[in-house]
Amino acid sequence: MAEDARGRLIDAAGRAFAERGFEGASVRDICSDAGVNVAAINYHFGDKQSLYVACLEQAQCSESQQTLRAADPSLPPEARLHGFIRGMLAAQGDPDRPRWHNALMLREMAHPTSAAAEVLKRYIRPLAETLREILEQLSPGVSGMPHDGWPVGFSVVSQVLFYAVHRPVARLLMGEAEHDALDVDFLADHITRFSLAALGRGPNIVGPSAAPSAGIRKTVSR
Amino acid sequence: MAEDARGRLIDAAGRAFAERGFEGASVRDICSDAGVNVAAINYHFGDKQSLYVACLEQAQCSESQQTLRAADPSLPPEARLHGFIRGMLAAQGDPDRPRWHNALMLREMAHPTSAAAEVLKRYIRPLAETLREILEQLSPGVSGMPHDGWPVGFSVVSQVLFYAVHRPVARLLMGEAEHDALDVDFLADHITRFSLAALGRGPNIVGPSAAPSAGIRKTVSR
DNA sequence: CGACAATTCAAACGACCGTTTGAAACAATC
DNA sequence: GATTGTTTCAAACGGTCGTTTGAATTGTCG
Repeated sequence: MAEDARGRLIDAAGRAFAERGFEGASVRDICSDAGVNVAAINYHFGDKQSLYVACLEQAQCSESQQTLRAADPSLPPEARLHGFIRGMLAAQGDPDRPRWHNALMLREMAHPTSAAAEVLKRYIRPLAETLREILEQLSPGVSGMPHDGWPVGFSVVSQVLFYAVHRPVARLLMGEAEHDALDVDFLADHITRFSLAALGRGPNIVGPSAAPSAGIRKTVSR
Repeated sequence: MAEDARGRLIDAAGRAFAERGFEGASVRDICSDAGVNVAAINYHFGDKQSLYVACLEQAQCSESQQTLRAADPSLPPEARLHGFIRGMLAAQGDPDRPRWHNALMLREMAHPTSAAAEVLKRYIRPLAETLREILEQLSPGVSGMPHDGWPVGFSVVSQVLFYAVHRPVARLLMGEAEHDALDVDFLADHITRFSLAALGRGPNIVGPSAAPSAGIRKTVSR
């Protein structure tokens, strides 16, 4: 029963921190949610801050299969990009992975605490390097563009991050029903095609074919 | 001296709310910052929550000239898009407009409170409609795409929002010096060209010419 | 069973929270 | 100068915060 209380605390705290922020989540609510005494935080972690760090560490450990697949340099770059994008999108709604993992990381990145540097080094930086490698493979010379090509990479990931950070806005703008009809596959296809077209590596977005290009579908999806 | 205390309170509170969030900002800190007594919040606004709403209303009132310019349907759509993007970017660093205005809105949109619906209706919705109109003018038929073309609009604005929401990450990834070298004009040009290329209305990003197309520059910039 | 460590518990700690009070200070009008 | 309404102030309110305490409980092993 020892590790159990610790684990339940991290899970309850992670959900609370992700939803209401560090200041907004009270230790009493967290402990009540986890079904443990308030003193358990002090016993297992020391204090609230250390519990928060433990949540971040837990959130860092899980990584999507799809994102890993994208790292395989033997695949065609279009498929790698699609896998990368789909992987990031899927991580948001992965039922095997607690929802709060992504939300907590996003909070930490938007309003960094002292723990942000570690998260960036271990979690964000590898993702960024993978994407840069894919983009360079896709369009040689992109790394040599102004500001080392970072803005191109940002233009790609920003489209993915939008649906994680600004989901409430998108929901209200589109209408709930229409928004809930968006699924991971559709968004991954859209963002991939938008980005490929911008890089001159695919047909533009408003073409006659609304279906994703066959080359992408056959190598990555399902 | 009456309206002065009220105004100083809104300014101090806006900065505090934007930086540390509603829960993280204490009324004592805010009042100390504004140079007023703690009871002033109750006297001028009623309570902390109403002060927060007052800050949001203040933040809504200011709008960038550039964004307005983009609403002019007589301009060529490429120039309107560039104006729209540059306007949103410029609002982030506008010295005439307190920095907290944008930050507070972004917080409200990422983690909506009960006041979010009003903000969306009065501030976000008009922006979204303007963009949709520009995109439809740019690429007729985009509104008829799946999900009413919303994903296309999201792909454009997300690139702008990235630099507002994830600035700390971008800073750490690129390195401080390189990041601070990014200016509004460069980013506006980059995002516009990326989006136009995706829509098939311009050369792709990694072309021989790193300079923005003349048609955009001459109508909008400076 | 008895000894010992690991874990949980109810209760309380001081500090800070948002809010309120009633009097003092100020401004404007007669 | 007296009157009236507006604004500021120091002080305190009850409540919740994160944290601590020391005893009670549980689990482990000789």
